[in-house]
Amino acid sequence: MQRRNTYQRQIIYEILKNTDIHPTADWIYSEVRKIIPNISLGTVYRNLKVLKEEGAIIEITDGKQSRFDARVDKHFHFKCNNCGSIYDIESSEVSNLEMSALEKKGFNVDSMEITLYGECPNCNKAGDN
Amino acid sequence: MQRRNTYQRQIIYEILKNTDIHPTADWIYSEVRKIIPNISLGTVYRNLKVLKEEGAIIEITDGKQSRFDARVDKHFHFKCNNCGSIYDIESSEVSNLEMSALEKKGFNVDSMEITLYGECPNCNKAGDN
DNA sequence: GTATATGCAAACAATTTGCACGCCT
DNA sequence: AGGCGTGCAAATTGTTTGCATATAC
Repeated sequence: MQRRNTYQRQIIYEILKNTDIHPTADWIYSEVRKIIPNISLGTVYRNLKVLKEEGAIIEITDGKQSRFDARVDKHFHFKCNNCGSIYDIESSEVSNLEMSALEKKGFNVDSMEITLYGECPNCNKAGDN
Repeated sequence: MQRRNTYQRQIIYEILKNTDIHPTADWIYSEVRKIIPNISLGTVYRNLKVLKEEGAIIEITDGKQSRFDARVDKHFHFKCNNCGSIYDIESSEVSNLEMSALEKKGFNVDSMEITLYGECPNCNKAGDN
């Protein structure tokens, strides 16, 4: 399939590149509409899928919603159980997983998703619940 | 809220205890109907939520579907990109994450979800795609 | 007896898709 | 010109919920 470089896709990618909040499709939709008022939500979803297939973005699943991230290098996520924010966690902050045992058993690990749940520094400050 | 020990909940829990396929709510529903033919899907969902709140089961999110697991001890999951199967990975097979750096930064880790993606031993055997 | 749980069906929320038209290449 | 991409709206999928009745305690 020959792929075209459409304005819609460019803008969607730009928006995703310029945020670190790991937005939902809906958030992206409302941002894009500030630039392309008549874009449709279906187009947003279709382009997110294309960008993901191209490896330009990753999809992270948050409950029954998807979130998207233009950071595609290896890193982890931390989700605050309290406010729902998703933080990037540097790879170096978490020691590497030892995969050799798995590989010996025939599991071929292409990628992994690691999500930590808890309270983030901001919510910790409040100090209750 | 005072909780009752209903037959429906018992059966749902039994079924989940006796499988390791990490089933969806729908699969559980069809299994329970073999025993309680007129149970409703809503009841299955409601009881899965209750069991989760009690800590008797865990919920693992697989794309936009939830899967459930009566194994609540610390372990990881491996999902095969090819067949979609979810395998239990023993904690000992993966070296522990180093959390102290995160804790120092104020992140309070309650729990984490780790999902590895790739090809499972069965699908590896086929050797293509 | 009384409040929680159930069955049913309708409501919801997130995402996908069919179709006719539009616009990149 | 031709086909991929779009906008729109309807359809799908997974899950939740309102309500009247049933049941555990």
